[in-house]
Amino acid sequence: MPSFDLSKKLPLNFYHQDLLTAAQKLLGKILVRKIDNSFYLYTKIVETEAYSKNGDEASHSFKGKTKSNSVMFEGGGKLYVYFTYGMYYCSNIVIGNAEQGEAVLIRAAEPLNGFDILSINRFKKNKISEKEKFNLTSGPGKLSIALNITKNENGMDLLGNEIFILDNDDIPKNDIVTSKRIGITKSKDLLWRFFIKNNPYVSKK
DNA sequence: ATCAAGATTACCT
DNA sequence: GGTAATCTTGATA
Repeated sequence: MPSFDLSKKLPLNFYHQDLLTAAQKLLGKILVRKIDNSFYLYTKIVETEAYSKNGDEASHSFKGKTKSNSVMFEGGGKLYVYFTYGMYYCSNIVIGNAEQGEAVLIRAAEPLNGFDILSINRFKKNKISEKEKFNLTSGPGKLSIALNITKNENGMDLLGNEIFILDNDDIPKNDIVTSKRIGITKSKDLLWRFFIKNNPYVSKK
């Protein structure tokens, strides 16, 4: 596993750039989750989707601020976690100014260490098959289970020390695939999904 | 008070 | 390909 420099944490201004630019620049960045007050889980973001209050009916923020989506209106640099389908949590990075109601859903990431921990969180066992390995974090609900992100983490400051993102080289444009977003019924033709070409941890082919 | 929808996943044929 | 599981929330009455 490569070594990581915790001082390369993305600064606040990263979270205050254009939404679709941020969704693409988040690809390849290192999502870090601190567990047991000491161990750092590292995953590389490989798939994202953008959501906005502006012109995007699929976004939780489209109809304005409510109790459940309020973190989307707290401004860039926060973690927005929502509960869906009665079973799953999904993790988002809030982008832009508070009134913009914008966020990037982290749909999938590539595990870089701590496979035993991820495996126990996901499958309740630490010995997993090759197939299960690629099923650890290859979807927004799965990723949140593996990283133990729940409603308790909603609203967390990404400039803090529990959950944060480290800078890493941008993915070359030719290696970023753009597509329609998954699992929505409104504004479904927007090409606001981005993923790293040929990465085996992307949620769908 | 009631109800349908939902930024998903696992399992089935 | 299809669908059940599972429950919170916002909308409507």
